[in-house]
Amino acid sequence: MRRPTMEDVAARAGVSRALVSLVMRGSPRVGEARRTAVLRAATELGYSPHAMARSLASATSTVIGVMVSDLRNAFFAEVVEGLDSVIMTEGFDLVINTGARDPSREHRAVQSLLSFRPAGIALLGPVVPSSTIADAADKAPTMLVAHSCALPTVDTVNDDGEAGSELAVSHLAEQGHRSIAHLDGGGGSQAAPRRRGYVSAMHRRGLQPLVVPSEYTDSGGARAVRDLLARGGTLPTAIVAANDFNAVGAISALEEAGLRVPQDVSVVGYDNTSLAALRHVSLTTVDQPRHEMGRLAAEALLERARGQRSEAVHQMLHPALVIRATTAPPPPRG
Amino acid sequence: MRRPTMEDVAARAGVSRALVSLVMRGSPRVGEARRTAVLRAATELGYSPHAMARSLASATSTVIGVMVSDLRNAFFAEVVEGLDSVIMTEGFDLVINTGARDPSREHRAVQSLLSFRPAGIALLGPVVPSSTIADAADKAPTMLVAHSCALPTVDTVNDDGEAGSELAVSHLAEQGHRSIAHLDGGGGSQAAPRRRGYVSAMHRRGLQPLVVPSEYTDSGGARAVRDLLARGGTLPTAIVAANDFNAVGAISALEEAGLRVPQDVSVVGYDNTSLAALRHVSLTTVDQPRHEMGRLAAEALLERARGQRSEAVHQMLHPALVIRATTAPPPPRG
DNA sequence: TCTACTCATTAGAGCGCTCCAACCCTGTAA
DNA sequence: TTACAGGGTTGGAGCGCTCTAATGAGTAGA
Repeated sequence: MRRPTMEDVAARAGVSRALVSLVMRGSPRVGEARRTAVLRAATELGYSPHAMARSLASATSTVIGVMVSDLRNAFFAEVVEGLDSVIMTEGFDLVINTGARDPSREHRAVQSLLSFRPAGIALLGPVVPSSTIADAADKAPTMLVAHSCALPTVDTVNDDGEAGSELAVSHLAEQGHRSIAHLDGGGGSQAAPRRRGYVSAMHRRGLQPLVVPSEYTDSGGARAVRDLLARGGTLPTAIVAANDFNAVGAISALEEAGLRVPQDVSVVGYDNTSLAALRHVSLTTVDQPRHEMGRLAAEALLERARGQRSEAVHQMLHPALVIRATTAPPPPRG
Repeated sequence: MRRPTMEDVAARAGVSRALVSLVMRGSPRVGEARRTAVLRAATELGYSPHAMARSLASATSTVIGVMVSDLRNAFFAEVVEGLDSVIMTEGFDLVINTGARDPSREHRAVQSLLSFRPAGIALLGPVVPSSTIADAADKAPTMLVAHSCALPTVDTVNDDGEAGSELAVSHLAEQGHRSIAHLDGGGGSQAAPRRRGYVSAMHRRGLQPLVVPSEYTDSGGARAVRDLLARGGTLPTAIVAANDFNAVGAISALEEAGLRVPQDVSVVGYDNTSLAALRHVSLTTVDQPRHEMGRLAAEALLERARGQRSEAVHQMLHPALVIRATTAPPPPRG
């Protein structure tokens, strides 16, 4: 399984190693005859350049390292696709890693990425301490996605969670809802801005905010609704859930309690996961431009890697509301 | 941003480069005094070994390349987690790549992985032509997950799709169902064995199989059920869907037609995705040991990489049925 | 005291590639 | 004819590391 080297190709084509190098890199100043001879020799031998040797010799890297905190989360998967689309066309290679939402494993994952001396790294929703981020940032251009950070050297790309909540509340208010509750995402990433956005959107309309502690899960959403029902009093006519999973859990708890969605209670999710699009669910939700986030992150990273920019840039993307079947005007007062 | 090299550490610690190398690799035959001196110098300089230079010099690689055909698919994400758990503890590095289910992009992705001269590569649900696989296999130990292949040099790990269908049919038959339809996954990966398993399970029980063309999507499942309804005649009392998405689509179409699940029709999914576990869905489904598949794939790959085995090994894992709320005995004949 | 042997340490070659400076052409101008 | 371009081509150094063989310092045995 010993693979051929440039030397082998050079020998077979009857040229020097340096010429093979030029051909492999597509240099324009190589005669046509030699070029084809080299190319033929290369395919005959099944040769392809050794990425590591190349990177070592040129002291440049085509590797962009990506640490994904949670691979199972479709949100990150789509951000990665966005990254990938840019990275690939620019001739870089993605090296993805995961830390499974565990700080020490994430730390190791980041170290492992850095050991490749990458052109840059992107951390998607990291849960590592900021010291790890700071450390990474002075070893390679560093980009944070779905995680804000005030370090002067790291770039960030985030969804504007406050604006997303504003969209949800605005939609519900237009439908005539005045009693709108928010199921809070707790310590989850982006939960804080979503909550802030909800509260200020309510205040702006002179409405009374109601934040119910919950979490980013199906069962968390169900539990929050049961808590709400147990309180007695009049139930809100609409709910702005922490995310889609949370919304789906809330819906099942509402239905179990004999309430219909959206006739009795409207529900808005957040994230527009594929779950929300299922006809069985058909959830009105806030869509984050995930692919776009990936693209922007990749572009910012490449700018840095090419030394075209040195100050940090913080991008905030605007979410959009996707209206489906879980929102409607509130029931007539009875 | 120039990072320190072994030379720098050696100079600072007052020893030779070779000694630093030994320390970094944890060699036992280094005196205690020098070892600590080297380690201190390394941390002071923020040194960490250059993975590529190391790999080049040692002609060995710690990279295990993984090409994931579809990152958004939670199935693969969990297989990757299984791989990762083994790979990491064995001191290897995962390099993940994606081809977005596009043959030519997957081909490029595989080439890119090979350019790192990895210790081995794993292709998860690849859609590349088998020539690409054959080519990869003679450049690095190659493992196929969720894709079978008769090449004498490649290992495979698969879920036993036939056994999964058998489990589903068996469960339904025990409940008393005799008219059980299968929504077929079409050209999707693993659709063929699932269909075969269904057909033979039906025959084994003297039941008449009914295969309805469909696909691995929500809308495909809904369409197949509408086709079924449009045929007239008696509807099957149970459905073995192609996968979970397909099952959920089927359920919504059934409900739209005024049929209740499971009172009128039982539905079994396949994959046990997180979707199936949602209380709102609560789908009876076939669970594949995804994490286990990843673990086994990693172990087999490392065996090969270490030269402990040279013949191909094909592993077939047994699925399990997860019974939830979408299956029940058929309605009494009326 | 000298040889034998062990063990920590080191110099130097080399992994596969890129880069630079030098080189060799052939063609054109003087 | 000689000089001079200027593009195609090449040897050699070097990227950061590992590995082998050799070095030197002890330590024990004769």
